[in-house]
Amino acid sequence: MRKEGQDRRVRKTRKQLKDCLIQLLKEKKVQDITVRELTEMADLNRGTFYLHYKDVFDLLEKTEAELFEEFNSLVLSHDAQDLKQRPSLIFHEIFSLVYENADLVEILMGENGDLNFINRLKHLVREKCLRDWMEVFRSGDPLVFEAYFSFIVSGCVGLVQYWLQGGLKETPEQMALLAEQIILQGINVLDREK
Amino acid sequence: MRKEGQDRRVRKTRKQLKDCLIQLLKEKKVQDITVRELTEMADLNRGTFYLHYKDVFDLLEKTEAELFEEFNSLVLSHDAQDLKQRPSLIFHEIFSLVYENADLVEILMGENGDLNFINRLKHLVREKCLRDWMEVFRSGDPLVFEAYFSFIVSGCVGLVQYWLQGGLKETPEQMALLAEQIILQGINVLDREK
DNA sequence: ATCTATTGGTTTATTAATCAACATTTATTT
DNA sequence: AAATAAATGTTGATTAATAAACCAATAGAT
Repeated sequence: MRKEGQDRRVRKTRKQLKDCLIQLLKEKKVQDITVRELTEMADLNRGTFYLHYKDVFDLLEKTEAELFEEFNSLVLSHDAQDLKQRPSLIFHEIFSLVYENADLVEILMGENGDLNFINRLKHLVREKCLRDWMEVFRSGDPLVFEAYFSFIVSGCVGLVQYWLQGGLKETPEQMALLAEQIILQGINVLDREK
Repeated sequence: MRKEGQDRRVRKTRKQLKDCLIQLLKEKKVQDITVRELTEMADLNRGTFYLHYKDVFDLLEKTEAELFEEFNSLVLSHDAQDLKQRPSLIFHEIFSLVYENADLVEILMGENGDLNFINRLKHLVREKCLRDWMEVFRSGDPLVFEAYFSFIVSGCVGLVQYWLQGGLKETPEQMALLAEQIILQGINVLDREK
């Protein structure tokens, strides 16, 4: 019987199309990308594209979904206990995932990025990654806490954008430490004010 | 009817195998490379290899032949007239070709390189590239001239080896100028001594 | 010396990708 | 407005690459 995974050819074709889409998205908007130029760049027959995707939007959608799923399964691979005890670990992993997919993340979080993607990612990080850990520090007005919480999450996105714009000079580890530091310092400020 | 050129799949498969062979040759000798590791690295089914090549040696042989053919057709694209009038041009093109195939050239001219390849290349450069140009400067004892000629050709190979070992710091253009300079200075020395 | 694992070749049915046609639709130019 | 060009989907026949078997020949380890 066949292996459960995809056929090599399918895997390669899709990766090729995905990579070239990202390349093209650096230069122009999705709506300006033709299937022809995409397949020419990918060195694939144009017909092959339609064996996998409806159109360029469909390809982008699936590319995003794939990346999101990576973030999702990464976060879900740690339980609440894990998060509370070793917050730096998951931070490191998340920044590493950003680093590995810098091209795509830069597009999705850049100028003409996809706010929907950013929001989904923020929600994921907020609920499945930060919340359990932050509960440890919860104190004072719950509403203030939630607001600060929102601040933190968006702040992390901003941090990633800064990182990408700066050309990824820092390592994922450095970024993880930086994020943690900023968050914890913020909590200290909150604590002092209460 | 089909296009005259190769099928895309064929082209890609062969390129993939060729590229991976070069990668592996950086680490180990040909005889230590298995078809299995090659195809695993190339992400191709092992059986696919045998659709194109007899064994790893065969692949290397054809890879060399392909590169040599590139040098050959490059040199042959210029006629004697051309060479005499614009020697710097062909030099530039040759060094550019080395630059583009630095990985492979480094293997063929490196530690456990292929002397046969080097000799064929030397013969090509000597007869089809340098001779016509050098005839302009011919003078004195013909035997001395031929000896110096041999010296020049080997010197060029040495120059390429130096370039590769140094990590290709110089541009092909700089190398072309350098080679030309060395050769012409050498001729001046020869002239002075006659 | 025997067992175990690795590599080498080869084979078969299966299928993904290819090419080159289509007919349409959508832009762009005249 | 008409003509020209470019991009879109779709189709069908062809074939290269695939997976997963083989079995033989060699190592390497026990």
